[in-house]
Amino acid sequence: METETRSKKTRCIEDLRRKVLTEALEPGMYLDETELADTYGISRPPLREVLRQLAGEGYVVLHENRGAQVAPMTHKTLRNFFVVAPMIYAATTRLAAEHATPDQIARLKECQRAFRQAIKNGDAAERALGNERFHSIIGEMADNEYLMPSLRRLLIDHTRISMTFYNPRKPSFAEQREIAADQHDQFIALIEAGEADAAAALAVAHWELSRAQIESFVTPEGINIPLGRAPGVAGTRGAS
Amino acid sequence: METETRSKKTRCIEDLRRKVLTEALEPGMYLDETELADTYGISRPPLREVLRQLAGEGYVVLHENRGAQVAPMTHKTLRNFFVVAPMIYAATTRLAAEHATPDQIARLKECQRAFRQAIKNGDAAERALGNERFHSIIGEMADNEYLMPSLRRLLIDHTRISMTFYNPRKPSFAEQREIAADQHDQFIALIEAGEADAAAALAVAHWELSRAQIESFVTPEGINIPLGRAPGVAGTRGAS
DNA sequence: CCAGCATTTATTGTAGACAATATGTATTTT
DNA sequence: AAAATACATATTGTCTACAATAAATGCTGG
Repeated sequence: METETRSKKTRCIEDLRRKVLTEALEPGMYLDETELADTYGISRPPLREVLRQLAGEGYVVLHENRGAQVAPMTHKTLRNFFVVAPMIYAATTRLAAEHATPDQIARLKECQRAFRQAIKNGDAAERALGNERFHSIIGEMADNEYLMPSLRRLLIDHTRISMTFYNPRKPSFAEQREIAADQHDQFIALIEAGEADAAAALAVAHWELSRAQIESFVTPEGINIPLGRAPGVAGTRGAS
Repeated sequence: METETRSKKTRCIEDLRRKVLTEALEPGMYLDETELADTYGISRPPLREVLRQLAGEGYVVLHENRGAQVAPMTHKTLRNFFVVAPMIYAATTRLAAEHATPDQIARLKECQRAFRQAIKNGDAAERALGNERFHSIIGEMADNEYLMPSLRRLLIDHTRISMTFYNPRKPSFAEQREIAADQHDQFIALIEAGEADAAAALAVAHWELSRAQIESFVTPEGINIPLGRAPGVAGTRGAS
């Protein structure tokens, strides 16, 4: 009989995190305690502990007497995200370049290998999770308990936004994914070299790439159809 | 019989938060589930939920099969705190000036009244909690779910550090407390006027004041006693 | 007398049953 | 017919009792 190192409860936490990040559990969705407890083979009290913990981490929101909800994405989400992300990412990466240990760098390299593999396989969820893990490790390198909470929160929604706006049919994306993967290699090089300034600048550039990708969905190009009709008629729908 | 609006569990959470912030529960101290459950008149399962939540908020740390520990302060704590605090405080205050609602401003003013009262009363714990609450409200004004987690974490330790290094016998402190209270009034004025740049600058200045106070303990002035004896003799004990 | 191991004790982790609250529906009244 | 209220149902919240794990103590052997 194979001894399972992780407990059922730990597996439950990790699986729920994964499902939220990949939007297998959609933002705003309500969760049924009994159903989840049955799914993971534990009873409701420990499951409720799990939900409280996930609430603390920002994966879910708890409503008194009304259960747990997957953290919703509101109309303010993207705006708030854009305001804070570059600051936190830059600060984290700078500190990572200053404090990273050899062991952490090895783990980052291994993570990058898996990330490139996921890109090659065309697995959107694995790619998103790999990216999340990559930046999580950089967060650990920064080794600052005051920065980590906001970074974690940002990474949750960054991952979910990526999943939401993912579109495999748009060809320019394959190209952008390559750029992103190359930037990850640069992260590793700069962190290993301890070049804090350059690492922070790269973090901003990496962020800008991601932001451009997101914005191309939020404010898409107008449909390029010449106006051939009288005004006041339908068919003039531009970018919203 | 007076109807209590808050549940026992909510009171438990709020009281534990308060005790951690005021160091009535000392950093690193281990907590006994049974004892706490008895104290607050609830059973262990809901208490364990409370501890998980407090762990998510950064008040305590959970160790598997070994219980909950009040979040410890290590040798890295102060350094990490100094690195991140000005950035987060400035960003939060800037956003608060941009987004504060009239209702929030009213609450901030009320909080400031209580804060000044606590100073007048010479109640160190109430003053520290009042200060925490003041900056919490500014955090709410910023209305950014990605910034709040780090702000909360910072405020916990900022409050605890203030309590640790508080010394009522040093007269220059009364003066510094007055300056801090005056700065709070300026926060209110600038936020109400929507002056984001000035508010952010004030946040940095407010932080510098606090930092100077903390540093005067960490690296105290040497005791100014002329050397009048031969070396190697007792009586040369410096500041510890 | 010290070291290692077994046993005991205290504390954490979990389960199942019960209580309380909220929602949805049906009925009744205006 | 519409609205409000009362009831039924489903879901959350809690408690007591039990199981499992880790620390502490005492015992035995070297």
